[in-house]
Amino acid sequence: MFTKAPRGTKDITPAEVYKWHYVESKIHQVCDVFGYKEIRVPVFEHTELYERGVGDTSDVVQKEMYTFEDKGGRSITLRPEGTAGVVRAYLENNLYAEAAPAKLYYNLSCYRYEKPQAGRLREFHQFGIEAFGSASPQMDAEIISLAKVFFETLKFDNLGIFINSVGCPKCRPAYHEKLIEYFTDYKDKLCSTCLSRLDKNPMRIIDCKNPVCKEIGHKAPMIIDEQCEECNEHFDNVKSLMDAMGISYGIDPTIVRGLDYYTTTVFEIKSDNMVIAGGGRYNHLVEELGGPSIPGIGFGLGLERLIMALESRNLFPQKPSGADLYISSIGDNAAIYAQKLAFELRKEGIRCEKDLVGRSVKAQMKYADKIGARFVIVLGDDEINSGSAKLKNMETGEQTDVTLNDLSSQLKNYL
RNA sequence: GUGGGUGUAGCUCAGUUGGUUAGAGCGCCAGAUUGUGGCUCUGGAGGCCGUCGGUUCGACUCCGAUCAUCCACCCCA
Repeated sequence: MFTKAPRGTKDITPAEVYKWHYVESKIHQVCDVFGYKEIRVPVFEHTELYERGVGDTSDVVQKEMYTFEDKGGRSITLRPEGTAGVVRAYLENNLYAEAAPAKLYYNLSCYRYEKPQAGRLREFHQFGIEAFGSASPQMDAEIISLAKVFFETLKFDNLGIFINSVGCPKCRPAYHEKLIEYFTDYKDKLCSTCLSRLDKNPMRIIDCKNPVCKEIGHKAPMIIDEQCEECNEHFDNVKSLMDAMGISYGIDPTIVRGLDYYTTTVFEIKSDNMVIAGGGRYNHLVEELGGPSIPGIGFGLGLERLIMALESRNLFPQKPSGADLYISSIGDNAAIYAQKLAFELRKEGIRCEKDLVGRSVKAQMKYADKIGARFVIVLGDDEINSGSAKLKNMETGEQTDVTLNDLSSQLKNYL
């Protein structure tokens, strides 16, 4: 019971944490280059924030949230995604009063009560960026270009960028009616879930994986053909900016994102048919959450899925060495000397290890090999008395003489 | 939420039609002439065979339940 992590959670062990460090370092690096600043927000928020922000018709809100009442009687929810909390923080800290647009990014854990499977956990980690205060298509293009650079930095290739437009509150109602009209003719052929979507959210039918629905949806009127002039122009501008940057992309009219707040531009990035990043513009979310009328756009991606994709493509760099130097010692005197030497070297910034359990030299060598130490030095009474020892390169096996009193400076020549 | 697979040593898995002290490989620890890893050889530790209940003279092996885990669908990251 106590030795088992709750369902859908996963420990990140020391053996694999370097992968996370690697990805996180690229996140910070790319965001910094693009001028995005990190924001950190609470793990839990008032439940109403997500009900209003994510949309109370979405599956996420309807059945996947970790909601509970705290001791003060407040309804609290563990964040199921990042955007809503970031919008709240943006408003609460009056960030709209600072230089606009506000360009933010975050890397945080999210919680959804779902049945776990490959790449889907109850606690997962999401990297996302949000930009508030610009309705310009240039903002859209910048966000997508950041995503592209991020994946390129991780050495991804064969990546597909797909964009679509889902219209705005001005043109979507008319489109919805048209869709309902179209799909009603096929009422007896649609799957049951699509049937229930028909009135509330007909756009989702286009997204259905059921082959029959897919076939029908394929010929349905598409929003990019039906949206208003303003939306059309915005979409065209995004496309030409993408062209100007030389970023190739596909237009996928079936992209309909699952969260309710999107308007105009939406996009997904796929790798091997798996969506690994997705996002879009949300011009009314800030206002919806009680703020001024400020447009926003962003995207998010799941770190677990990203790491899975990197693993399957063998894109992680070599695991870093466990230590620069292992100090092997023989006998009590040498052990004391080794303790002192390790302390001195560590103060110099040299990553060194020594025996901590009183093992034989042979066992110490094995240990040094196992942790991936690059060099080993063996200290016995002879070495301590003479003040010199042999430095062994664990990769080549060759040994060179070194003096002990200025070991750190000699070592730095080899590292 | 729906459907399917799997649960035996730290890991990956064997385990014959139910029959006495449950196996392998890898890993781990220790040796192979005294102070040197990776290769080889030898030895050793380590499993209430997921849990509970049932059938049986007897169950790792059959049945049921439960939990966990994996996969697909749904949904999404």
